[in-house]
Amino acid sequence: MTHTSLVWFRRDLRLFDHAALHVALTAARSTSQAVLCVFIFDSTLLASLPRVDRRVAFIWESVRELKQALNQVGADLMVRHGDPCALIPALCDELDVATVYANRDTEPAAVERDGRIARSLSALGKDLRLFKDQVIFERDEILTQSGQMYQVFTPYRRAWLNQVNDTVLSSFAVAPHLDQLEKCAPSAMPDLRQIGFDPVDVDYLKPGMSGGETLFEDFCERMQRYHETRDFPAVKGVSYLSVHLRFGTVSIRELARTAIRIGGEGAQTWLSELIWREFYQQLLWHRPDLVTHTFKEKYDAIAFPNNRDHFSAWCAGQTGFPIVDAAQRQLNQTGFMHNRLRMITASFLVKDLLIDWRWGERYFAEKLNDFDLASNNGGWQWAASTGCDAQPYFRIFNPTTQSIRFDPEGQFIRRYCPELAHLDNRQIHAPPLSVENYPAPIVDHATQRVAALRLFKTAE
DNA sequence: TGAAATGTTGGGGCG
DNA sequence: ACGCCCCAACATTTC
Repeated sequence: MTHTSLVWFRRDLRLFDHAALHVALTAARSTSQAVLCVFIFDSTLLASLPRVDRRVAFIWESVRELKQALNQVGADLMVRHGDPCALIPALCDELDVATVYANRDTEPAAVERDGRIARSLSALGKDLRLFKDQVIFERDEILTQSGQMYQVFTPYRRAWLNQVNDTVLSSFAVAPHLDQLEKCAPSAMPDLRQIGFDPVDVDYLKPGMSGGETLFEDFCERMQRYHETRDFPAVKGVSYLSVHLRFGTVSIRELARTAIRIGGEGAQTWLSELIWREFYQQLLWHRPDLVTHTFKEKYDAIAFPNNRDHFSAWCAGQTGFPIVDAAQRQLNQTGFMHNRLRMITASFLVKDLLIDWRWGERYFAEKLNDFDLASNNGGWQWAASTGCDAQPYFRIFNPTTQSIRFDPEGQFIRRYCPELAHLDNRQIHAPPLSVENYPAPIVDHATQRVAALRLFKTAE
């Protein structure tokens, strides 16, 4: 009797350069097995989400495209809704699957889940095999000379660049082996309502591997200018690929290869951002406690005042600081926020409103299309000065200065704060108090800055 | 991947 | 001509 193998798609929703799929297909060729594919909408994760969720819609569209692509080669993607800890072992039992292939997810909860499933499968005499796919280097592949985790980004980056080579950048070929997929008629796929969600427009995010390809092609033409355009939210300077990296509708190897091939200051700066992503992923793998604790333990003791009214105003984009409000409103309306604005609003929440960075982290986790635990936690701890290689606590952004510097014409502010649109370029960054329908600043920056310095000093 | 406070310098007004 | 002050511009220090 020939056992089947199963490829479990998770955050790798593409049919090219796919580590687990490549290994499963090539292994199947030498043993003349058939390969099945499955995606599971994890009910344990989806249960806590609101009925309207752009990320679920993005995933749904991407899964649909993946399924169609498999259908086109005579195969299929089984799409289920439930708890993978129960479903995967049950599927393997039912379909006589001997080996499950999946790509590794190093988030603490995913590590725990995969460990449970591996044990369940093992008890049935079956295997779960995990492969590195979503990063170039993971876990402890980049360490200092003394075998320690890097504590500073710059030397980590240097080591990463020293270690990168054609082998780790090469694609996992899928297309030549597709005939190993089990031939089967297309099955039904649950629609969004059946898994508990209302439809929402995500076309503007260009979901799926086709969308990822479109966005990447567009960015390739702008990559050389990335270093001088990336900090201006009103300018189309960044790649907009983060959501695609999150769900694996693009290949990190292809992205890194292209950046290295193109070269120059723009491509190098962008590559550094990809390396930041890996820095934070390996950091969280080494330190899963960062989900709830500060990297610099002394700052866990800070007693933030946590004014709830100020937090609500920050969430809603009603702080009276135009650049902060425009950024928060963009997040609420689209699920996207420019990286420069993430730094500004994060600094404002922590250092001006004196609110625990975890509150902001949680809000971003709910709202960001590209939410990734490692990057979000790393970014917040960086801005809050509590993190690994974080900015020092006394480096406090002046929201008005940042606004003048990075949105000089007020274009971005005008787009999301229409009640300020009539103000001139000088007034728009700090409006007069008389503007209709726009709140007065809820705090005084100079005062709060001093208070933040005092608060952090208590923990020194 | 800051900003504010403080220190220094040098040009110009003015007695 | 000279000293003095003001203060902008720039540099350094501090948080």
